[in-house]
Amino acid sequence: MPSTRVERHPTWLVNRASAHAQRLLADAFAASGTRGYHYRLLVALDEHGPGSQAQLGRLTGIDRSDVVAAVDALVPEGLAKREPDPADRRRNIITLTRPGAKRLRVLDRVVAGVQDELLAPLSERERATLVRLL
Amino acid sequence: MPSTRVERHPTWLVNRASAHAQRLLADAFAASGTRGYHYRLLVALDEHGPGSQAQLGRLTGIDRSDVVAAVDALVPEGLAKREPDPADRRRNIITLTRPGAKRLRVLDRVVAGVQDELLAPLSERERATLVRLL
DNA sequence: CTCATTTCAGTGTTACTGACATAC
DNA sequence: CGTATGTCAGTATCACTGAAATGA
Repeated sequence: MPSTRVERHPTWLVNRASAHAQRLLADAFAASGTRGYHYRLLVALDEHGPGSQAQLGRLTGIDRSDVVAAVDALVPEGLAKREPDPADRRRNIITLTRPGAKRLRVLDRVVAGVQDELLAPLSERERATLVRLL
Repeated sequence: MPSTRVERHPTWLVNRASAHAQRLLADAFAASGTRGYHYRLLVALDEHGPGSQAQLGRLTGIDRSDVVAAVDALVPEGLAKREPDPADRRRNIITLTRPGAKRLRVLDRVVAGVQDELLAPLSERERATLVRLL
């Protein structure tokens, strides 16, 4: 039974849980120099296929201007390709490369590990309930 | 039923919920120029009484260096007092003022409003379950 | 002309790090 | 001496804003 005002607020609890998760993830990603934006973009590319930067932004909820910087980081690493769209010369088509897909699989395992660590105190049923409520 | 990999992750869901809550709170606080750190410090002062900045930092989870800046903001507004501790000249004793307590009550109502807005889709029982799981 | 896209530059909050001087 | 405190300066991520240039 949390006694203080703050500790009773779901908002507070959600924030602390999120901060905890963020910290675990950031630490896990730090080893490979990956940031959250990179992972989210790789996932979007893997699941929705190549697309323009604006499309990626809409899919991931990342602002267009931040997509630019994230793609700027992924391309030199060879994890994604940036090519002009011949059909619409405003657009760049971003494509997941083979090394990018490979890196994504590694990161997926990292995320799964953090997931398990985070949810360790919860049973299967409780996890399902949590997901449903959120 | 979320179909994509990311949307199934509790970590992701918690983050989105947290971001949503943060945004609502920041917007609600913005009108009075309050930030999250300010609210947390006021709550700590109200519930634990006066204390040194280092103690406040430990109570709230805010870094010492960030406590400095937050107190720097609260004092000129008259919401808190900063006085040297005669018993330990390294320390400043931070005290909640009457206007500070009053402001805190206003902010509490703001937080409660955000709380309700955030949890509107959940029943009483579901809210309790969520709090318990977190 | 209007709208979409990419890009750059900048802001703000939260969180953390390192260093320093002071005092216990 | 080591440790605690307050302070300052700086970094990082995520998120957002505004503006400019280009092209549909």
